[in-house]
Amino acid sequence: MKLVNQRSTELKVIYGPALAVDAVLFTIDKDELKILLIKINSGPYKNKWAFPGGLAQTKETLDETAKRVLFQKTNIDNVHLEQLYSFSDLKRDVRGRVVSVAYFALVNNPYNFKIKTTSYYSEISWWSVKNLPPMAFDHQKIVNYAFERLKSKIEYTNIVYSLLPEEFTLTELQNVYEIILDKKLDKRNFRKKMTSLDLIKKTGNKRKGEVHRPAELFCFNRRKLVFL
Amino acid sequence: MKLVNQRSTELKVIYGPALAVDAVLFTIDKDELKILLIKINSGPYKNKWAFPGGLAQTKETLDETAKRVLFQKTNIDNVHLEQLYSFSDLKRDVRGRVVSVAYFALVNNPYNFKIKTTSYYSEISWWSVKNLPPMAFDHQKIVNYAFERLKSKIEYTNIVYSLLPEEFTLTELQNVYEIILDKKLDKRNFRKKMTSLDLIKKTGNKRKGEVHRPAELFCFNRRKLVFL
DNA sequence: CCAAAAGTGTTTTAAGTACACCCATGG
DNA sequence: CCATGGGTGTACTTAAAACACTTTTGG
Repeated sequence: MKLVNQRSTELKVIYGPALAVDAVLFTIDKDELKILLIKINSGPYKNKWAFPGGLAQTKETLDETAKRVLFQKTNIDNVHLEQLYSFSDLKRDVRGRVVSVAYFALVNNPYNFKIKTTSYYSEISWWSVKNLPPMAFDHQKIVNYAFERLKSKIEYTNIVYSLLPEEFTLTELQNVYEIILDKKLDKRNFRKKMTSLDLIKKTGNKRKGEVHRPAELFCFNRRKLVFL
Repeated sequence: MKLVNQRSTELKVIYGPALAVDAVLFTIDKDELKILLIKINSGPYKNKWAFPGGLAQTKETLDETAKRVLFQKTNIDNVHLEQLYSFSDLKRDVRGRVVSVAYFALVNNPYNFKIKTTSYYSEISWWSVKNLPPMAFDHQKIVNYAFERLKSKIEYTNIVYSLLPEEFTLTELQNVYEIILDKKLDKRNFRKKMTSLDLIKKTGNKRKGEVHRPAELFCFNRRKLVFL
């Protein structure tokens, strides 16, 4: 492809990096924060794990690229995807010069995805962020960045809605916060805060059938990103 | 240039967007927050104004690209440059498909830059963010984003150090905050807060020669980014 | 002695933290 | 009736906000 020097009127042929998107997909499963990784089974990154990703195409925005690669590789659709940062270390991909725009997304577990296997990708699985396998490219760096963003973002937005089902108990909500922040929170203070913010409301239903007092069920007022 | 499908071992020739960097440079001048713009004098964006920017080269990181294009276009060097966001609207540059990674930077005014004029760029000047000229590309969108980032970042970091000389009075520091936030701050509360944070210290010198009580001069403990 | 900006403390309000017991259910 | 997690309120601490007068200098 000829890249044109777009910033002048003379068309000079120049060379530039390729542009890719990687999607860091988080979920909570069995009281652990996990990310979705795909195992690479050939080439220089053989037996290393990577995020679902792919090259940006000309006729799509990066948001669309992120959505597309996630869907193509995992069948996952309709999730909140958010741009994180662009990574451009010279050696991040030893096979060639690729700049990657990282995105992150959150899904409610268990998510019914199907891996589309190829000769290049075979295995796909969720990994606890506390116990990650050997990562391809600079993906360890990207996951660290994504994890920090997630931790700070749950403090001033409602994004955890994506990690929860439609209805949930306050204890379940608190668990999500505790798992992400990796620390215990005070039950009374947590409930006071959550009910004072205008993010959730009672559905009137209760979680019954367990060997203790039934819990009130709540839902988010809006299932889209809200800042406090 | 042939772009290779970097995410597989088979080398497929694909086409992707070109990658550029744009730098939003802020300063404070005459009690106004200003940004540096260059006037385009030919092509579809003739008579519109744009940030210093340029295409990313293969053998440099985006941070290096940002530093380079800023230096090449303005001779400005050694400023704090920080990645903002990647902009990828399909129609952001009508001449072709270019994704731009925006950076922002802050300089202490007056900065002694020299524009390097070409047939494409001629005029360069500072514009108040409250009164911007017609902007090229999607640069109006980028400046809005950068401005929001700046406003929030001065609340939890020391970045304003780049907008101030080595030594400054607390009133001068407060002015910087008031101009960026576009609101008056309480003098006593501001000073209490600033002196309680461990960001600045007295130099022992005073600003003399003015028709009022001389002001204590302060400097930042560290002239690099610190989070609170 | 006047004008101009520098400098300085206290009170009030809001938000966050710490902390312990009773409740409703299923088995 | 017992084990289990659900649900609740008050006191303390810390940070932010409101607010007005005295000081030092040059002219």
